[in-house]
Amino acid sequence: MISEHDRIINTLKQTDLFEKSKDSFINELVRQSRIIEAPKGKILFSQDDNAEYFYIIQSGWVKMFRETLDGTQAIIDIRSSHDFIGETAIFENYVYPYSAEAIEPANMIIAPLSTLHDELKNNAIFSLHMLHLIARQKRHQDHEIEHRSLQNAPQRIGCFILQLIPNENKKTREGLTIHLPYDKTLIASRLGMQPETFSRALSKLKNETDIVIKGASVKINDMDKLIGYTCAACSSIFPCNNMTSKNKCENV
Amino acid sequence: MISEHDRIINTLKQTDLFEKSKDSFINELVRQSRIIEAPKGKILFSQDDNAEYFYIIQSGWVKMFRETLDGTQAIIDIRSSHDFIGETAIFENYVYPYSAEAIEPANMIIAPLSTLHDELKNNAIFSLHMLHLIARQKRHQDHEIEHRSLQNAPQRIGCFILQLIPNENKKTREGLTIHLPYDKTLIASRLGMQPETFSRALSKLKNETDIVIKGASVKINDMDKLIGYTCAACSSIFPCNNMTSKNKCENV
DNA sequence: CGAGGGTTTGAAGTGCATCAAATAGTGTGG
DNA sequence: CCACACTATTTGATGCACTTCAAACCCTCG
Repeated sequence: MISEHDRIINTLKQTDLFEKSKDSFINELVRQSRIIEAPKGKILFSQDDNAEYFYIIQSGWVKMFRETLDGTQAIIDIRSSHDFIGETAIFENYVYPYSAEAIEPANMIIAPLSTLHDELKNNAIFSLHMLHLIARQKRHQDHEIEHRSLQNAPQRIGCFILQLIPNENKKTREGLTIHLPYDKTLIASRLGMQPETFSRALSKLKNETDIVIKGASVKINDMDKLIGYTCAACSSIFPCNNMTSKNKCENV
Repeated sequence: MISEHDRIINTLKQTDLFEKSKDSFINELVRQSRIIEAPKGKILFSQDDNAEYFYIIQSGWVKMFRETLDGTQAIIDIRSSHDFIGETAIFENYVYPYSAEAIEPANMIIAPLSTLHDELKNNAIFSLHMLHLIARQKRHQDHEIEHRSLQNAPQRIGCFILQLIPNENKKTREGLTIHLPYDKTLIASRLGMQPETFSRALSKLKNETDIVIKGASVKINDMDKLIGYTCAACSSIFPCNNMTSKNKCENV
């Protein structure tokens, strides 16, 4: 039986942000943190709320989004284990610049922004490390913008699927079966399209690339064929190290 | 007659990135920097080039872009005076993650990345300051992604025009005339649309909001009308502090 | 088994892209 | 200052991708 204290420490040490932090800081952070469990649909915070805490995801999926007066949502990103959320409020006068909602049941560590902020002020290496991570998120967004302007709907879905492939399999390029991590409707809006478009685009992708869809499972028979179709309209070359929870920051 | 040395110092001190830096570091940076003049069309560096320097723009406009094998370009951003470019190569193994080209004649300071990197390692305040700036660029991109999914072509143009308004006028909301800073074709691709679409969308915007177009000049008669039309499909409220060269980082 | 959300399918509409061509604007050399 | 060449911009006609609205289907779970 592992104590909550130890669980928090384990998670923090697996988080890119804290992987190089000294135990003294980790312990300090743990003292001020607690674990929360969010059911599907739970709103963690809303855009323009005052911000005291940031979140480190242990498991589950969380969407970051903004919405207009008429309720239309724009999804900024969807994050999963070992990602952090809400930390940029430090630079926004401690106001969250977006809303966050658990879209699959999520376990998270919730920790005070002030502790993070203090460490950033005092520890240049840590600041630089976080700068590194944010700079990569930014590059990731550059690609996202590019994808939305150059790729069509089936290609965007293909790209999404390719990013779900574990790194080992990316190297061997052997066929495998992967599972869509959350609702297709959500994937659709993550990719900036309507659910109906997603459905039709997915079956077009199926016809073009010999993948087999069964519910949320996607069987890739010929990865090169999928890559050839998907990455034709992209400036990067597969495997494009497009940051996901599993394979980000390989070159740190 | 101002020496080049003094011109560089003046520019650096006006750059957000260095506004709080000590003279000792500024002087060190100046010793290793030089001014370059880039005519329209000059390529500063290309995606995947090895990176030794970053650029600080004194005047002119520079586009950051990536391109696919077939030559299609995706514009990441277009920057102007007091912005910096290429600095994130520090976090990409000293390889530029995008290409850069002067699209209007530009004066720039070119300085070694290593000097910047050293200062980041040694100076937590400076690292945190840069983190601050990059975090805001990231938020800016969040908005960009939102705009591309929620706004139609005329609204995107309206938003672009609104961002060109000086801060004082944003407050008074009085009418004024502004000038488009570079070719309409480039604005079009900056906004992710075709030149033809831009032309048609601009005349639709004209009909909807009582602006008057004459070549590159845009006369805004009723700013509230322009805002009402443009910002209807956006999650932010005007003035949305959407980072441009002139008004970014007001709350630092 | 039945309710409700997620997903798919169909039909019609819209916005933007594309292709083609005319027009306006700019810089050049005479 | 004008004519030419060249580019930027606009306009027209058409096509396609995605959206929208409507309805059916399917899956899960009480």
